[in-house]
Amino acid sequence: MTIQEIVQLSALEAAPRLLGQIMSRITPAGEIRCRIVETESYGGAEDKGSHAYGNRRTARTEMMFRQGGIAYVYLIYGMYHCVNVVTGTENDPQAVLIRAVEPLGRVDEQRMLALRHVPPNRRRTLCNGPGKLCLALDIDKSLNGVQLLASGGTLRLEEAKEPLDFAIECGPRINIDYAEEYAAKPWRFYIKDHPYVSAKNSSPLAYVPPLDTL
DNA sequence: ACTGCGATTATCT
DNA sequence: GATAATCGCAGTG
Repeated sequence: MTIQEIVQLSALEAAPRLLGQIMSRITPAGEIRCRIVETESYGGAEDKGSHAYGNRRTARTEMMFRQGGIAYVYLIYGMYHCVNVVTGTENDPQAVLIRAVEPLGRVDEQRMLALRHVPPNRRRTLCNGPGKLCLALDIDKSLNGVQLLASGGTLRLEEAKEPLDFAIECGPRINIDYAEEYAAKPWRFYIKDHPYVSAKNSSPLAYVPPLDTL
């Protein structure tokens, strides 16, 4: 399945399929490429965990209602940014939060360490969380709404070249206790045993892909 | 205009 | 496990 096809899916279908795909960010220091290793789905007007719950369409949530393929970037706790991949069709709020990435190579990692002012001996904390990866990739609200699939952009999604060979686990999303019955939905996806995943799961479920994707 | 709080993180005990 | 940092957003009036 191509990236172009993935971003037209619902957030719940797209979230596991974005694992292993590549984010590219052009900075003044050069290009940084990394692999997506953890995601969360925030999809539809019914999801009480979503900013767009009840079709709440405001200046902040506007990007979630657009057609898939753009970024939704917001400020959280007054000091960190989070980046989402908007998916699905226009007027249906669907977004996949990128919760953790892994630098693809040495140079990528060096540039990320510099942006986040993290010494190499703490590299495991470089980008294992949604706020941390935005710092490491210099992502802020100036990138809200940018096209992720267009050539020439400074923030892009690229299809993984190598085959995706890993197991996927899922579990409840992080820090959405306010979401009532939606807080327990297993809509967080991550590469099993990956060192850059942001949090352990007490009782992870194996993610079984739908038959029509096999 | 005013208020409460968050899709987080680092640092402390 | 607990807490501070820090501010835009969404709801209320």
